Amino acid sequence: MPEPGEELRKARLDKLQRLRERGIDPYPPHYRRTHSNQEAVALFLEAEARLGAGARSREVSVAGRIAAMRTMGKASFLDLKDGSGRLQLHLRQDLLGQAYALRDELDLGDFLGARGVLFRTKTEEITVEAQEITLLAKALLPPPEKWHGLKDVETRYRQRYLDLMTNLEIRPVFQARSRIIAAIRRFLDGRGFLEVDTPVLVPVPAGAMARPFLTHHHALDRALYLRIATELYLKRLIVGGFDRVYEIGRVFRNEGIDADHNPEFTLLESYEAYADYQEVMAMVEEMVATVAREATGSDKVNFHGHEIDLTPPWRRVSMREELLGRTGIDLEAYQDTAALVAAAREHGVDVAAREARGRVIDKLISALVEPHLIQPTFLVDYPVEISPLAKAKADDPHYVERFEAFVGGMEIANAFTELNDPLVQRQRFLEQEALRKEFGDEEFDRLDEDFLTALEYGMPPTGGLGIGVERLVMLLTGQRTIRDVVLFPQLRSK
RNA sequence: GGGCCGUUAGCUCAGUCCGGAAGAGCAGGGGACUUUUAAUCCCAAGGUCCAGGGUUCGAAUCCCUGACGGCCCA
Repeated sequence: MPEPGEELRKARLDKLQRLRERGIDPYPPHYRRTHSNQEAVALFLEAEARLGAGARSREVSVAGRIAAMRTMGKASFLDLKDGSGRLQLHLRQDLLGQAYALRDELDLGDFLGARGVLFRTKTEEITVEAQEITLLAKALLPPPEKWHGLKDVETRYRQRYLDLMTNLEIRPVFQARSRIIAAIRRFLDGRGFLEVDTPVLVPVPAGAMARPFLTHHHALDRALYLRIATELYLKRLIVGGFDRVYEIGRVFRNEGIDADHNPEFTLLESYEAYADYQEVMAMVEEMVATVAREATGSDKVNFHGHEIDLTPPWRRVSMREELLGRTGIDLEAYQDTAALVAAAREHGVDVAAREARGRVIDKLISALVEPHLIQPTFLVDYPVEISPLAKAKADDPHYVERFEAFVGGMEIANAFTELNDPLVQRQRFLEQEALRKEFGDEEFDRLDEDFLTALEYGMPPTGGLGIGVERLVMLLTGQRTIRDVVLFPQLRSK
């Protein structure tokens, strides 16, 4: 008894065998193609413009995957897809002779090369009249259905190559992702920032509020973590005298998986000596608008029915004021955590009875404010409890010089004037460690002794920034979930 | 974490409400066909109905548990 579906593979294996018996290599090492499908079409249009109706181009060699076959006995039409697009081939027995028999051993999904001249069929389709065809790679498994494509979302993510070969409309999203990252690099490079790489495997997973992944180094016989941020290493470089640095790197956070969260994601962080958060704010709005223009051609984007204008300047409002305006909750009136928890629950925000004040504020913003911030908005000046690495405001030590940027109801940037007082920084870390123990919440930040040592050597006033690259890509490509901007999103293993 | 929905042929989906011989299209196999466009026509084949348990004379269908996925809530 064959496995279900095995007979489909068996039929292709039989063809493979027959090809080999005829002396045909089903996986030749090379094929010299002269034109992509798109280039071939352009070549024909040029010839047609010159010669008029009934024109034929000069000979080309094209190659691609067989996407469709329409056979009528002694002649066949094949659709050949390459990275540039689709092109029709016409195979005729009287032109190909013995070679026409190769068609019987071809399947959808095989790669094929063809040499011939281009013409226009009576149904107006630009087509290669094949003089010679060459099998380039035999496929043993059938591609997804040609008309409906691959719909099953689970298979689309687990076997992204099937999604990409079938659902051509997703390709522009990933191409845009690449352009967006390239545009970020150009923008920062143009401003004198140095791109650097800092460790992924770290002894202390500090620099953000997140639970880390733990691993083990055998030769050293010690625990190492995957980084949750690049922040503390980049600031060491500021200490070292690189005044403008950035990193676009993967960070890892051991949390749930949903439409907005993948356990590994790409984070841009930049640090600029002698800048403060106001200057960083100006850079963020400039950068996002520039990147949008370069990657999509416009600094206006349509995001799920909202026309969003990214042109600077963006609205600036204090976090306290915006929360008050949206909910009537004035943080100043709720110094007592229990009272704030009660107020949050009245607004339908689910918070544990025993929860740190800063976490409650965080949840209030996420639940009640963030979804409404569609047009670009900077929320400015955050409570110190949830900002252990940011410098306090000179006139009010309960708040720090920090902002987050929101667009399309998503947080896309987080930035602050960096705390560079080593003694205060140690105090903040200790508070975080205490909160982690008190609330048993693994997401509080960790004390990094080596980083404190670096600060003691002196760090200049510095403005720092973090941008979630996937969020930005979602915004600029109109995708609803992070899974649609990450090629291989994390899923449970089956 | 909670609620709801889904999982049937390689792919896209019916069938489930109301239990009674597992279906269609595409793909694949055989045949016809030298300008097709989801080509067309004829023939034959293809199933762990997600997994396990239960109810029943009888379960894809009803009940329970679990896996995976999606959406919503938190």
